[in-house]
Amino acid sequence: MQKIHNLSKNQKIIFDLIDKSGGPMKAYSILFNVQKKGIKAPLQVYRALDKLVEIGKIHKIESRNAFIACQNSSCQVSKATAFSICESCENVSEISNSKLSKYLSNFSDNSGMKYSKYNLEFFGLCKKCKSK
Amino acid sequence: MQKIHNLSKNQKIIFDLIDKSGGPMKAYSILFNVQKKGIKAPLQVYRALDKLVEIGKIHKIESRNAFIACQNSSCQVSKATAFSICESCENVSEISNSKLSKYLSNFSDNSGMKYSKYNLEFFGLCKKCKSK
DNA sequence: TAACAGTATGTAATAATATAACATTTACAA
DNA sequence: TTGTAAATGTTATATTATTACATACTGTTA
Repeated sequence: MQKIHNLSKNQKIIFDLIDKSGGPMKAYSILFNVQKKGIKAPLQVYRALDKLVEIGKIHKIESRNAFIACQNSSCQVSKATAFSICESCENVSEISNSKLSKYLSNFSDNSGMKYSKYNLEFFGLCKKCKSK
Repeated sequence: MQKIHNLSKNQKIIFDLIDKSGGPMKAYSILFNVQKKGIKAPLQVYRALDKLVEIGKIHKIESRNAFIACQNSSCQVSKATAFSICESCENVSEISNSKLSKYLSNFSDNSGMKYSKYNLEFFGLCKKCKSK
């Protein structure tokens, strides 16, 4: 059961922008794009991003300092995320592979640590860039 | 066969500092610590860090913007890295688990992408913090 | 409806992280 | 000894993110 979050005005503006872009967006590029809608300051963007990440509507691509809309309704509130990143064209997509997510969610070792969350980033060349 | 890299003066100073610290260090904290050794500017630090990452002597913890000495001679030149991060005390350690690394190195899906590299970060509470 | 609590917003300033551009020097193989 | 790649030094600046403080909105409950 996915909890329904009613997005606030700024959250909605920013989520819609990222979602429509279809790819990762950086915070200051988001800021630039929403200035015409009245969002003027970095903090307004970061606050909305924080909330959207918290509720799982977007994810942060840590190695790129960028944010992408969640494409996978089953990755509940961003506790288990995996991405593939093309090092040539910087295309990013979310991997939804149930074997992989099961394997990682159940992973444990002898460190005594209880893992509650993970983020995985794969790098390589996408189909297009490979054939160039 | 591990290639031997002779570290330059700055690279050695910075690697030794990170290695001795035993944990992740941030770039500007490194800078502060090596100023007495004549390294005065951020760029000198970042250049050494870039090189050390490239040759696999250190890894970047992406979610923390921090750098840690490689504790695992088998993770050749940082192509396959996994870390566990305590969200309470921020302790970080490198996971060396051959099953995990085999599983991830061999991972492929139907995206047509060839993965040549990955970075995985697990989050949770370490033994100490769990028992508080 | 009034009072309250929690969430969201607005604004300015600043902190923290990282790179560009350019000049010079060192290491070392041809 | 000369050519070349790597490393260094320095200044300035770009990029990413947070602190601090004031105000407003939303929904609950007394």
